[in-house]
Amino acid sequence: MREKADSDLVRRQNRLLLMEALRQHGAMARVDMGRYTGLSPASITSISSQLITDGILEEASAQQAPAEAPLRRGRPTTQIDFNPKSAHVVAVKVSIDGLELALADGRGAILARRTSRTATYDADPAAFGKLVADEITALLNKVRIPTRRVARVGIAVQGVADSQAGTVVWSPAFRGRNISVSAAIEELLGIPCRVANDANMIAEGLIGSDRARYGGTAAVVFMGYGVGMGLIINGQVYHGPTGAAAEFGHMNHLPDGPLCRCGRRGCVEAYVADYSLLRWASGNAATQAPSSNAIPHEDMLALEAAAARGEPAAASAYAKAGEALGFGLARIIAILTPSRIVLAGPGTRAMALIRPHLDRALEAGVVDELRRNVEIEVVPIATDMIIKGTIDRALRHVDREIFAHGPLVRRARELEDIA
Amino acid sequence: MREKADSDLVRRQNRLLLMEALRQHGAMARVDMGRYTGLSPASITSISSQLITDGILEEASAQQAPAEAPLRRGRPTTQIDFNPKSAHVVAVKVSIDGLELALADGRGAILARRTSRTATYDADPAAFGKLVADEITALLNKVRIPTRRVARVGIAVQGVADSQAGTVVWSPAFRGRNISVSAAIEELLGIPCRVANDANMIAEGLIGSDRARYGGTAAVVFMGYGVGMGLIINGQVYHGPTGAAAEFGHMNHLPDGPLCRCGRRGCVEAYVADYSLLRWASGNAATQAPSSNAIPHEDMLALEAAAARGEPAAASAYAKAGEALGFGLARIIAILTPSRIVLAGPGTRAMALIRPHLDRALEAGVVDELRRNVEIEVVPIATDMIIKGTIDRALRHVDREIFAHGPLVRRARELEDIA
DNA sequence: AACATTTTTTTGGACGCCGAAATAAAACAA
DNA sequence: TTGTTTTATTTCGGCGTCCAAAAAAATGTT
Repeated sequence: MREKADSDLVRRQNRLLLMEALRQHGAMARVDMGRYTGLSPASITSISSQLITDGILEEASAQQAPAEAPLRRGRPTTQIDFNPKSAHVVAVKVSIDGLELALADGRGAILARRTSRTATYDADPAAFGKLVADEITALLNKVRIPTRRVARVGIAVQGVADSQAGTVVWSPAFRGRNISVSAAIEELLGIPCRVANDANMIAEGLIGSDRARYGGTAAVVFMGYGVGMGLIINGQVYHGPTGAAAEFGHMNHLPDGPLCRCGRRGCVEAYVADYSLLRWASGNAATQAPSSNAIPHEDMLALEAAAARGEPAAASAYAKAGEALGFGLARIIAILTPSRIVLAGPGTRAMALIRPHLDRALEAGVVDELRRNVEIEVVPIATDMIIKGTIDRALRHVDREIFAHGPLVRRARELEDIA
Repeated sequence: MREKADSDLVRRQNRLLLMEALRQHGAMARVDMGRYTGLSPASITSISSQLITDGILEEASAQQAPAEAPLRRGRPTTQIDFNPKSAHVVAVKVSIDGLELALADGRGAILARRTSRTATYDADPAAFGKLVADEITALLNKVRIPTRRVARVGIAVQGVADSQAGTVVWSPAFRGRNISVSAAIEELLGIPCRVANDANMIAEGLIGSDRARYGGTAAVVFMGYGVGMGLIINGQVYHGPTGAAAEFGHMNHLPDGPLCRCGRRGCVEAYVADYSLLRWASGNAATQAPSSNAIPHEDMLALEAAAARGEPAAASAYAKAGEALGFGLARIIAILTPSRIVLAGPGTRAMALIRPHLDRALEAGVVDELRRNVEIEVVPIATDMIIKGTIDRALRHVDREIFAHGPLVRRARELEDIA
């Protein structure tokens, strides 16, 4: 309860309410909006017609809901949806071996993609921002969308992001630290830009795909080349004071455990990530330093096969991983009592091997009362979830920060009054 | 953004805004309220005069601000504050060896106290609610306040509370589980009642005492007969989906560690709580079951003295505690990156013995970048902080749920309209 | 063609905020 | 003492947004 309430707030809040309804349900008739938001028909008419004048929404042309409508009596509804041209957003995913970009329209539909293979690890920290900006320009040229039509850029990286400073504080994808990204994009392209953690973006994507399921309090674990976590608290992805995500991968499991990429010992990642599993299986986990290279997909498949076959070294690697994961989650449960834990990412392919050890550790690690209220689910992750989440987040931000305020005309008038 | 906005919301929000300003600053003049809330003088007049009519606020009589006012020019201000009679609240703190009660007026000033020694541990679970209700009645009789003048009861317990169900799910203070408390008080006395975790109430009290300092994201650790944690996230005390607190004390530190009162092994509490320290010092931690009795104050003082003297067994107990606490906090930092960690409670008396080991563990347990942004502070806890926090929380709840809505007259009119 | 039904728009009234002007209550100055 | 200045508070008229009720629109049914 910080903000003063006046008619301005009322307008913003209700515009946003209506836009959120549309984001979740897709196109709707005015009557449905009323039912959904609790606003009266009169208000819905007023608000929606303003949003249409502003170019944010549009009435659907006559080719919608063909067999769906059972030829009801009365005046037929007119569906309303976002105007695809209302705003565009760009999502960028940064990995060790390259960039992945996508351009989406105002409805979240992807218009164009672009992938570029660049060894980011040794990239010049000073030049990285420009590199991303150039890639965005190339993406836009593909479909001839002018830069000014893009309202926002979202960038997802592994590791610790500082979204306020717009930098990558530390990431396994880079050798350097505190790499500035947002600044270059805002200066070169003039588009507001936000850096975020990739696991947080998966969480964002899940909320967007099923709010009823993921809208409460949940922990989303990403397992693969690294281990990340997105925390959903009261329906919102948690970004700490600095904007960093939950660094579950670098939460300590055992003091003096195996070496992790972050330089500490015994992190969860040092048991669960791809490189850690290989290291355990090769038998020299205690001494071997983690590799900073991308790990070939085939190596992991081979390891899984070996463990499934019952080879002791491979099986024991997954046992260690399950135990570390289980105790790690037990600690999360003790602190936050989420009602749901989602395990996602390529690492979940081996879940059958991991699960028994995970369950045993959970049982040993947390009071029954707390454990019973948690539902653990494994999501066969769409690889695109990070991109989808980044787009969702960018669009919601545009809704809140730009569209909710009302047309420029009205805001301009306020400014004139001051002069 | 869930709630529809209309003039009703505007009124509630701004009434609340003004009340929150008063709760933080104490009595204020109308001008100051305007500055503080951002509302115009006209609105302040309107809102405050309604709150005064409602009996919630009152103008100060003429004996305020004696030497403080430097005899300024112009019309003098009239201070406004809560009407002490606007509502009363009762706070109850449950310990192993008894109950502690306090009655506060609408300004949060304590009018009466009462302590009763009851061995709660073996109390009849079915009768416990009635016992508390009787104690509350006795407290009210002391100052002849009728029951109906009490707007709310808050109950603080160690362990896991389910504030929605109004029960104590599990607590070291009770042998039984799922002990119902709220129901009896609401039925016998007719007062809304809320059960909460004691560490959460300390956090609540800290926020009330210095919002600038504790209003962001912080973890408050209570060390003593047990180990608890209150989590402040974005200025609000975090209550999980079920209303339980952060059970830091029962977060696992080491698999297969010493036995804890919760029945698991290796919990942080099994290293840090009073009984754990004694157990380590006596040398048989691995086998000895935790005691369920209250531990005499003198025993702890003796142990601290022995450790300070350098006796190896005692010193090593504090070393183990420091390490467990350090790794536990490192895990919290990795997940939530709080900007502040507060160590509080009687256990902090021995901080000089604990601190070096705590710091070493922190260094080993979390990436430098994250650790550097955390400020760790030790608060010589006012023993009353739990009571204060419980009162604060109850009053804020009354502000939000009752006072913000407006006078009964107005609400009654709405109801009539329906009929 | 008249009626029924459902959706959407229009109209008029209420509420709460705000700016500007008026009023109140003091200190200061002559 | 009386007027002037200063600061705090209240009053008044206007504005924006919501809502309920009535009207209009657009279609099916008889």
